[in-house]
Amino acid sequence: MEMTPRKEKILAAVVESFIRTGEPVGSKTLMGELDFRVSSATIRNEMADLVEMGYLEQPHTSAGRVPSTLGYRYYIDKLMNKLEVNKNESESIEKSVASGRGDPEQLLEKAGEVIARLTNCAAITTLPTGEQACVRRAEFVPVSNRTAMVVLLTSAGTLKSKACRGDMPITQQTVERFYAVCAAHFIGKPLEEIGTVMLQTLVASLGEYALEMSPYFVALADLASEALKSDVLLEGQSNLFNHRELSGSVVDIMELLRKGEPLTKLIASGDKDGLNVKIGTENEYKQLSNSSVIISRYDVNGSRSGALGIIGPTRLNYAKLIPYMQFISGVVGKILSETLED
Amino acid sequence: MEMTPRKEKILAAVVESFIRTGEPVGSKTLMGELDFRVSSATIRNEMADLVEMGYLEQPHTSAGRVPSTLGYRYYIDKLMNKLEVNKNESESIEKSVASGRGDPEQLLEKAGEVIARLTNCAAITTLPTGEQACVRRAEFVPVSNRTAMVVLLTSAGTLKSKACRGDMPITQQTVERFYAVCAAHFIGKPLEEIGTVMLQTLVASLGEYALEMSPYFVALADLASEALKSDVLLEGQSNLFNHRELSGSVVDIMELLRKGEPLTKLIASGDKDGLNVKIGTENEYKQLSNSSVIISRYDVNGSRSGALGIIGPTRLNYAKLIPYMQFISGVVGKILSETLED
DNA sequence: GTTAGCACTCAAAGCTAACGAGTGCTAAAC
DNA sequence: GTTTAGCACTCGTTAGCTTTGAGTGCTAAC
Repeated sequence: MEMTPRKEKILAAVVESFIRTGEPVGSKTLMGELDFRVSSATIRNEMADLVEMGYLEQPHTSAGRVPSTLGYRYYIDKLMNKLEVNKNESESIEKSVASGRGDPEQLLEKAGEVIARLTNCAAITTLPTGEQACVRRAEFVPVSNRTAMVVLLTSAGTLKSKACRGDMPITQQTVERFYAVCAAHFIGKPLEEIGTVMLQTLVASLGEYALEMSPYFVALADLASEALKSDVLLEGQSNLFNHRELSGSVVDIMELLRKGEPLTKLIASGDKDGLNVKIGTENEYKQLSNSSVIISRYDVNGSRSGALGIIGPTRLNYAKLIPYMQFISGVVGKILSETLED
Repeated sequence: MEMTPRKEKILAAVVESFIRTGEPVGSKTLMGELDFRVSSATIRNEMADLVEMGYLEQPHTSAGRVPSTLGYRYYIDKLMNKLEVNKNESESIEKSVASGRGDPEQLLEKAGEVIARLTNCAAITTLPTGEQACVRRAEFVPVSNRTAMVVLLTSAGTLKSKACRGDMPITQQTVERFYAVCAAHFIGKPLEEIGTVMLQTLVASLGEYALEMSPYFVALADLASEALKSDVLLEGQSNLFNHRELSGSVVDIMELLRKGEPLTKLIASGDKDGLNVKIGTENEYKQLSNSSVIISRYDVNGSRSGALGIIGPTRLNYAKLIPYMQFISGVVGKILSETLED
């Protein structure tokens, strides 16, 4: 069976009606929503075909139709008319987001808040990562006799620190040795190259100072690998409770989001033209099989980038939210470009 | 009507049975749980008295009794036998917590995890704060032509940083002026003294460099006030969903916990001997009127301290959990003392 | 190919009856 | 005076039943 223009119109109407109301859509309801006049019986025939083709589903025999994952996919890829963000909204969004200008973390937190409020979904955002960030600076700050803060600053502007307790008292020499080794082995080095292998050769080369110094360099390497991971922020988690269709899975979703790793994976997932929409079972994680994820990348002067995303029910207003997300990621990219480069 | 030993025994039995089962406790059930033999009718009479005295409540006429806030309070203060933490548990707890040794944040995250798992509640923990922390070090790291990372390290070992965009290009002079002003006005100064007043006089004294330099000092002052707030960590929020009696209020509680301020307030609430238990309506926040909060302070060499807490239903196993919390805060205090002082 | 008509399906809502855990009260026993 | 057995009563819970109505698939006529 092949797709016809009329079937497309009916499919689009079902999707849009279901997105609006959340109720399965019946043939009579649909009559009033189509721009051509046919009887409900005709619509029923067409809908039966669409079910057979896999675009619609029936919760039970005597209920209306609901879009399947495939149906949503077809709608988004071929049928949907994107709603442009109107002037008023775009200005107010831009103003809200811009209030976080200055500090990237604050900016993305703000952006997350705006997205969460606007979409009534959970928002995930990543801080910008530089592709080939390297170590810019390392600091060693004793805080007690045996404990020091080790601080790492990358060329991408990421700062990480950690308290670290050594096995021997810290002396002036400890500090000097730290900076000397850093200058030789860490400063200017790409973060990717700082791994266990590099660390082992380094420790070996420390000779008699290995015992004294190695804890700090281990910590430094930890910081480097932390800095490589793009930090992910989460906002508006509790919005998920507002969607009845998620009621069973909210806890599972939250549990999934709590762990950093899946989040990172989610938001990094391959995208074309900076946009990525995953519907229901298209998602890698089964906890999200009733959810949709919209991810939009932002670019900072071409060199660095991150992403903004939302997680919500499959019944998202894609036509409205996709342009929103693209607009907001544009704003974030623009502001970050201003902040970070000159 | 006054309390009698028999009434106390009955009250304790009701509380314990209710904590165990979550079901209202009837007179017949209670017969089997008392260490003396009386008929159910007698127990009914006593329970009626306890209701009148405000220690018990009746969900409805034909249901058993449930402890009131007052009942729990009486039980905890006068009747409860604390269960000591047994050797096996204490060792395994200590081992788990100690795995976060080294970095305070990591330690308290770990402690929070352990608590959450052990108690099936949400765990809140604060990082240790020094009473009179002062500025130990400030750093200025340009990341682009007009943006710099401003970094603040306190004597308590807290490190805060922020990207900050100035109005003029950053030059070598900018950096030198920054460090000069810091040395004169920030280093060694108690965090409390860095407020808007101090900032205004400082900016005024900058003269012709005010425009160029002030953004960075504003950022530095921001960092100082951030460093003053004790950081609060939250673990195991989703455990709250495991308690049926909280079902209605979990979202409200989570919304409350999301904001930092209430958390800080909660965990800072006045305590005697380091322990603080708030039952149901004793809590300041109405979102917690069905919940209990147990807070236990930890001390680090007397000089700094923080707290560990749990939030759960009022039906907590106080006799077990209070000693747990005290034990864990002891462990945390000990480990932190080792890490931070010498 | 389209439509009116009709019998059929099935979840949801409402209704009633039975159940049973638990109570308060009374009067007798201790 | 306290304790207890006995009993009528309360009330939330559960199960089973019917009703309702939105929606369907099929058929036969247009």
